[in-house]
Amino acid sequence: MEGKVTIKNILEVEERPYDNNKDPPSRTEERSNTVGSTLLSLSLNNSEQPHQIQGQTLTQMGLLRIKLEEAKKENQNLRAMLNQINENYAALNNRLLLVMQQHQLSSSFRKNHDLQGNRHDAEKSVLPTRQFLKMGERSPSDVTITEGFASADNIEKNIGRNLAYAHNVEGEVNSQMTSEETKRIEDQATEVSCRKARVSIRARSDFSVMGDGCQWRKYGQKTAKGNPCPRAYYRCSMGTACPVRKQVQRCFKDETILITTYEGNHNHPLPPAARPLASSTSAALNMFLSGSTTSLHSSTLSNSSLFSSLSSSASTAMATFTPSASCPTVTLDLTQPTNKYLQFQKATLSDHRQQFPLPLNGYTQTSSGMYLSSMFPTMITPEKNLTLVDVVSEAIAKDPSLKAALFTAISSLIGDPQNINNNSQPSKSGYDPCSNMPAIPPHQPYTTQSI
DNA sequence: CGTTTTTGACCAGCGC
DNA sequence: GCGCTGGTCAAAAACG
Repeated sequence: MEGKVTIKNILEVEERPYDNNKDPPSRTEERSNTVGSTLLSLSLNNSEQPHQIQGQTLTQMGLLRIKLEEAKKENQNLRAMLNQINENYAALNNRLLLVMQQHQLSSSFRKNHDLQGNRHDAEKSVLPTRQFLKMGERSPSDVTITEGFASADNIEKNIGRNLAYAHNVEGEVNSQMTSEETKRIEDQATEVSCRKARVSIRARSDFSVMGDGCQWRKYGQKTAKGNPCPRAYYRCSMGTACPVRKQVQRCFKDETILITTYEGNHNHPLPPAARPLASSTSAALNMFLSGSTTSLHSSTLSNSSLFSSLSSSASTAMATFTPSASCPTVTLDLTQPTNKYLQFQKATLSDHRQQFPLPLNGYTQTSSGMYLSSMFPTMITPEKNLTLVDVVSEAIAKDPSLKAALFTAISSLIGDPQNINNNSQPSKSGYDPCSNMPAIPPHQPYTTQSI
C-alpha cells in the first residue's frame, strides 16, 4: 500500500489534538500552518510505520519552511540593498549628466566668446531672457537682437551662451537672473540639444525591435531611399508629451542588423530596465555636445565609460561619431565580429511570447532561465569555448555600470514576482507591453507588417 | 470599446 | 521655383 501525505493532511493532523500514540508537534511543525492547503503530494513507500514516517516528513517539512522563511527575509534584505544601490546609481548618473551638460555649455560659451570677441559682449550683457523662448514663441524683435536666430543651431548657440552667462561660466549664478529663469534656460538647452543629436545602436537581431524597457507608440513608417526595408518611427508613450523618439530600420546590406536610433531625453521617470540605456544615450548626446566634438570627428571610441552601460559589449564595441549638419549621430556598433560581441539570441526561442515576454520591466528570460535586462540582449558568442557565464562574468568584472544594471534587473525581478508569471502570458492585444511592439514570431520577415 | 497600428497625405528642409 | 526626401499627422483599420 502506498501512502500519500499532503500538506492538507499535515495541517489536519496538526490541528487535531495529539494523543499519546503520536509525537507532539514540534515548534517547527507548528509553523507549518502558514503554508496553506497546497497539494504537495509526497509518495511514501513504507506503509508499515506510517505514523513514524509521517512524523519525519513533518519535521522535514518544518525545516524546509524555516529555510523558506529565512530565504524570504534574506531576499527582502537584498531587495532593499539593491534598491538603494539602484537609487544611488540613478542619482549619480543624473549628476554626471548635469555636470557634463554644464561643462558643454561653458565650452560652447568660451568657443563663441573666442570667435566673436567682444562684439557680443555688450549684447550678452543685455540679452533678455525672452530670447531663450522657443522658435514659435519668439518675437521678431528677438530675431533682430540675436542676429538671425533663423536656425536651430543659432538657437542652441544662444541658449548655450546665455546659459553659460546665467551661470557666469565659473558657476556663479548671475544675480540678475532668477533661479526659475536659469532652470528654464537649462531645460530648454537640454530640450534643444537632445532633440538634435541622436544615438544609433546597430545590433544583430532576428527580431523587428530591440526591447529597451520603455513603452513606444508607432506613429509612422517610411521606406527610405536606397533601403527597401521600411523605417519605423516610434515615440515614447510612457510619459505625457515625452520628446523621445526612436527609429528602427534594417540595414540594407545586412538585414540581420537592426539599427535603432534614439533621439531626445525622457521627461518622466523610467523603469529600471530603461535607465541604463536612457542614461547612455543622454551621455552620448552630451558627449557630442561637449566642446570636444571636433576631436571626435570620425574617431572611434572604445571602452568609453559613457557607453559602458549600453551593454556589456560596450567595452569592446565600436562607438563612432558621425557629425552631420542637421543631425549628428553617435553610433554604437554591436555587430563587429572581432570581439566578443553580443548578439540577439536567434532561433533558440520558438515561441514569440518568449521573445517579448517583458510586460513591466523589460527583462528577458534566456533559454537557460537567466533573466537579463532586455537592453542586455540574450547573448551568443562567436567563440565556441566561451560560455554565456564567461561573457557575463567578464563583462561584470570589467564594467561597474553593467554591475549596477544587473543589480537593477535582479532587484526588479525580486521586487515583483508577478513579472515571472507575466513572462509566460501573452500581452494584451498581441503587443509587447514592454516595447509596445507587435509580438511577432521570431523569424517573421521584416515587412511592413512586422514592425 | 479603448488602444495601437497602418498608411496616405502633408509639411519642411535641402539641393539643383 | 521645383522636385526629392525625411519626418510627422491623422483618419481608418485592426486587435483583443
